[in-house]
Amino acid sequence: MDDLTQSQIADFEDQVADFLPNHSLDCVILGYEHQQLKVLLLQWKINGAWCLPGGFIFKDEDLTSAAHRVLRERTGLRQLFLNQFHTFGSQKRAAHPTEREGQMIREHMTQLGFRNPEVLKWFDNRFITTGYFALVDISKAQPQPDFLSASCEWKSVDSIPKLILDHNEILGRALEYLRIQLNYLPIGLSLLPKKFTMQDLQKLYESILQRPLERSNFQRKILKLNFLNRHEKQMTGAANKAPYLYSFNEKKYHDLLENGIGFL
Amino acid sequence: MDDLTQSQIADFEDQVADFLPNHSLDCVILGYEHQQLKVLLLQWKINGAWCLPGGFIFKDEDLTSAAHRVLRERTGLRQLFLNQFHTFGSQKRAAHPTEREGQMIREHMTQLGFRNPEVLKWFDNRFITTGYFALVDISKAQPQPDFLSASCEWKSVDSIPKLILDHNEILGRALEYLRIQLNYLPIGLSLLPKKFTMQDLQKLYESILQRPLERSNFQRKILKLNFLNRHEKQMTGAANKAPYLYSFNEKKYHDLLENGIGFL
DNA sequence: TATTATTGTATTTATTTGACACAATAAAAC
DNA sequence: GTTTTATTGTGTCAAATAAATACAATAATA
Repeated sequence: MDDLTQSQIADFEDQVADFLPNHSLDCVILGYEHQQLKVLLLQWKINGAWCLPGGFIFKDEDLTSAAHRVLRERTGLRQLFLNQFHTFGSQKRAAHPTEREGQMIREHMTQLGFRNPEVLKWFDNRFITTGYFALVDISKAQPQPDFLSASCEWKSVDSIPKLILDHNEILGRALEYLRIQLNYLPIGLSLLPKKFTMQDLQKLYESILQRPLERSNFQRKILKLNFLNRHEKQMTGAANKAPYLYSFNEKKYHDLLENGIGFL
Repeated sequence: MDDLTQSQIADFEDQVADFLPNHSLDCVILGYEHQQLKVLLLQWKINGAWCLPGGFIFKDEDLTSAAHRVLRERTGLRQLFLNQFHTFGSQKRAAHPTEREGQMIREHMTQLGFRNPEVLKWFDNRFITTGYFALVDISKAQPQPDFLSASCEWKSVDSIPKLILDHNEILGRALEYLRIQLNYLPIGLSLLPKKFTMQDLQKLYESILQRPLERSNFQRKILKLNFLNRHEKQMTGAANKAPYLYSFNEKKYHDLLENGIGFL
């Protein structure tokens, strides 16, 4: 296991005193690749447990800024689409001290080199956590694990492992929110590369809605909304007609989203 | 000004030690009366300032339970429709100590009989607050002011006074959420009395959507959804045809809401 | 008994949707 | 070079939905 440097330890020990003691945030960072919706997960060094990327809020920091900071630390990305979706306040979220997960975190931190008892107790606090979700261009993100984690990876939402605490519930809520808010969120613009085919866009909608859409009707509806620019054809190398590439007319797209784009 | 009893003071002073120190909640409690959407507001004893009913969360209490407790304390109502809509985490929410509102609260509490300096400092804390909204049958609610307030009143959402802190923003967000979630919320069942006319239902929708709906088309659409029971006519005493009274078939209504009732 | 305002329902027209047809086409197979 | 293949862009057509309007029914009044 990688030990942390003394300065990493000192940094976190300093920060703990400046964090709000009972509030955290967790980010459901979604991307889209190989026609799959993916979420960024962390895997702990000590026992391989999976969790959502999260963090704490400095006493003099806006909750929103803290969410942007966590997103930046995990992906290197700034100024992205980031939306709060729910705050989880079950008193059972404080179950750490008496249960395996709490003991395990303290062992983990001890092994990493933490010695300050105040800091070792930190994760025993009850945290009310606010869930944020971000939609990012997966090709531009550079996943970075945090100090508790060995890795930071994109996982398909169709095959999510058991996550710590209530993180599976948090992720589930984020996906539900995404579906309900679908018509008001810049899904395509956030998740697809600059240029994409109509099939890319359709598969994205299908993976969010979890149901197939009829190809030619999808194309007709989308084109009628008139927020796409058509570009050159994409020669795919396959033995069939080549599709056009499209990009978003961002102004028209955002104007339409204000009142919701009707799909469902 | 009414002084509080010694036991009321002792109660709150005891409770403060058991509250989470940086989290609060505020309730946007909505009712419907005289064809107007109304919200329950409190008016402080000391200076007549208006605010949303709110409260704090006990260290061993679920956030949701705390919201139900506040709702019950202000309206006497239990087990109602209550939904979280947003958490407000601006660091400026902690501006109390240096600004007029903070000084004013301490003066207020001193005049009410509070002496414990820990308690007088309580409102200087930075609170991240979670907004809940409730939809209630206004005729069944019994508004009760809290210990800081002289009155607890229903105000039309069309004429909201200046509220303390960011409470106008919180209320605005709740109404926006209500509009966007309209098709998924039991608006009619929660806000109307057991029996109502089609006009009552239409006016309710119009006051939420803020736009007129065509009468006969509204009636046709609603009846086609088949979740209303028709009862006897209501003789209004006016020189025209008497409307039928309707009530909800609650099972069918809730089944439809799961997938959203299309209106907008 | 005629008048009035509102209600319940029907009609008419335009628009949207879902299902499917089909020619166009880029590359591979022959 | 011709045929085959899979996919794309567009068209069609019937069914469903929506918006605007018409109109008879009716409870109370004049």
